[in-house]
Amino acid sequence: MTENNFHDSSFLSQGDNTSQDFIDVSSSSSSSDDESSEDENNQSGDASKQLVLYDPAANGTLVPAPEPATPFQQHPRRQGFPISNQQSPRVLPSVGAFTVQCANCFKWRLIPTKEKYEEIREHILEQPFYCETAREWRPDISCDDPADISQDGSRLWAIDKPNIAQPPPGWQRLLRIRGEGSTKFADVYYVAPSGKRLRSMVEVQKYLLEHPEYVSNGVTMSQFSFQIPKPLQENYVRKRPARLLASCNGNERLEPDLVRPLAWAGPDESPDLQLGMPRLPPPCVPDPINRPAKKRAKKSPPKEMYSSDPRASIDSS
DNA sequence: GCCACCGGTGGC
DNA sequence: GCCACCGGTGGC
Repeated sequence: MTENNFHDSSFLSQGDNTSQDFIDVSSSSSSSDDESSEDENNQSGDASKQLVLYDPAANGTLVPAPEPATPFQQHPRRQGFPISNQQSPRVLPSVGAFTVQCANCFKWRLIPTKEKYEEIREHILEQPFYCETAREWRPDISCDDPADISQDGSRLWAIDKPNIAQPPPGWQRLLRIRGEGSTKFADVYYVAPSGKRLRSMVEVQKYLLEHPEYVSNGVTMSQFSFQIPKPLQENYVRKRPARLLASCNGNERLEPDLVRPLAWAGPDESPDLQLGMPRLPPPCVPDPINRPAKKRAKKSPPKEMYSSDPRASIDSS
């Protein structure tokens, strides 16, 4: 029931680095490597290499990797997920493949490069993707051919947001998938031609103000979007414990049964609960003492500095 | 010292 | 619940 039947694009990632060759992200460990996977795109135009699908045979641990989101319409049957969680603690998944669903037959088609994928995604709503579209790189493909990939439990799928503008020429949009159990599924970063990494619209705007040359060359805020895909696997992302409520209802016991194991899988200690209260339920006042004082100074002012709606940032102007 | 990654909050 | 933002910091 979710938003599935609408074709858009998605990617999948997978944590198993054993995968292949080309992406080899880090094969060993360093999480930083995954970066390399994205690098490939970096190589400007080399369209020849691509596709990083993972090799199921190589598994050892099946850590699903997030892949580009696609529109999947088939109902989410993720029961098949072998739980990737517990084991391999920190293998960061990386995007393993980009796939887009045909608006006609609903089969998933792998997209050869990230750039091509971004190009398709940019106008997916106005220009739906069809198997025939893939003829650009697969001359004879049609809806009669079997799907390139399907949602089995071997990968982590995530649905991407449609119509995200392609990054400006020379810039790169990086999607970093976070580990399971994190508070967010992923982060988007833009890397300027200078190598500067920008992680929010605020930072982009500031950067452009400091480097007017980009603006003069046509770079605009509408070319940026920090929207992240949504994982199909429920509980991949840790849910936030009901805001303040928790402290207010300190006495409202948290029965273990009520708590989703997964959610608490993390080794994190949750000090609040313990510190918070011996036995008497304090009033609903956030105790400054126990609190790490993490308040963020709210300095950010007006939000309308840039006017661009990420969702519909297609300014075809 | 840097920075990629994670945590977590404010605001809707 | 989701999204945007950004502080903190472990690991290099």
